[in-house]
Amino acid sequence: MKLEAFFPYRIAVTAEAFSRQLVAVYGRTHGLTREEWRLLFLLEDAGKLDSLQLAQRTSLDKVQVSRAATRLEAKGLITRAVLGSDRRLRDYRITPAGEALFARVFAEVEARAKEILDAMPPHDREALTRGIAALDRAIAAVTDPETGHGTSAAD
Amino acid sequence: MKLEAFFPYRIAVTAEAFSRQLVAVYGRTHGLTREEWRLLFLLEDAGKLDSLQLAQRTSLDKVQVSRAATRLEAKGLITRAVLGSDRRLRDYRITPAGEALFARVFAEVEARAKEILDAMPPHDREALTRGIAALDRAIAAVTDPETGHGTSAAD
DNA sequence: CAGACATCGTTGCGTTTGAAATCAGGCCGG
DNA sequence: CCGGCCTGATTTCAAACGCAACGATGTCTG
Repeated sequence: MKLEAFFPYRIAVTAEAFSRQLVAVYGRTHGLTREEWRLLFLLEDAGKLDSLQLAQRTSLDKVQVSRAATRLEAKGLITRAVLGSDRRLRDYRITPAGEALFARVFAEVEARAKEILDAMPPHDREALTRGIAALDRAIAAVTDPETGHGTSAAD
Repeated sequence: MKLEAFFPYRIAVTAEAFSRQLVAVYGRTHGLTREEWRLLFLLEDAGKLDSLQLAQRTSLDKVQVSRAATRLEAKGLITRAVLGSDRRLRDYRITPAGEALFARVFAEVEARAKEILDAMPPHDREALTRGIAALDRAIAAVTDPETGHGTSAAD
């Protein structure tokens, strides 16, 4: 069998290539790692989050969150404080500087993504959306016949 | 914007989850890294390859190939020799042991992939195949309006 | 109320990774 | 044939990671 024809290979390679295009924007150009980018993204949307909410909404594990948060805090993009109600948890907030950076980077990332997706025939684009959603469901169904959560984390 | 709704995030997460299912087979169960798996895959198909051919057929960079090959050689799964005609290049060959291992692992990986893909409605599966192919073309078109190669590397 | 047990976040440590430097071989103009 | 210059493979170095251990906190049960 040819490697190039093996479907799992194809999807992995293509997804990686797509991801790389966006990493080039937020990473190379703005110095954010993928985890930092995702964390900022979540916080921009929510304003503030405690670690439980955060864990539910990312596929990042505790160590990744901890380290990414340390770096973001050092850069002044987020704030981290112990949560009063349960001192094991943390209360994450995005700072104005973080919001400003995110706004800029997001615009660029979205533009890049749109540029690529717009190069696809509309029908194919719909097919991709549909196919990805179905694959996500299939993985969830096969790995865990009840919980229903797909694994999760991305760009 | 919600991170979970951002399409680039969705595709990256889903592709990663799918890949993880297969890595669990060849990696956790058989001790191969992704690069080693891909190299073996290529060599199983081709029997032998020199580094130029290999470079054309993978998205692995030189460093990854070099390291994966070192490990595979140490395990006795492939052979590596300087190529007589151009001593900068290497001549990679799969050993009988490598073929035997690959045959076993491939069967398992394929079965796992099939299990997941079979959990998708046929129409969605076609949509996914079509969408991925189109995305690959779009990336190639946008990043490099002529060469035509998508970036590449996968499971 | 005390101790066992569970949950989080962080830290240490060995490994992996990626980018740049280095090494080795080949090519070409003089 | 000799020196630059190119290409390919490997090594090096620092950053990032994964996993297991740890410390701190909460909870539950007797």
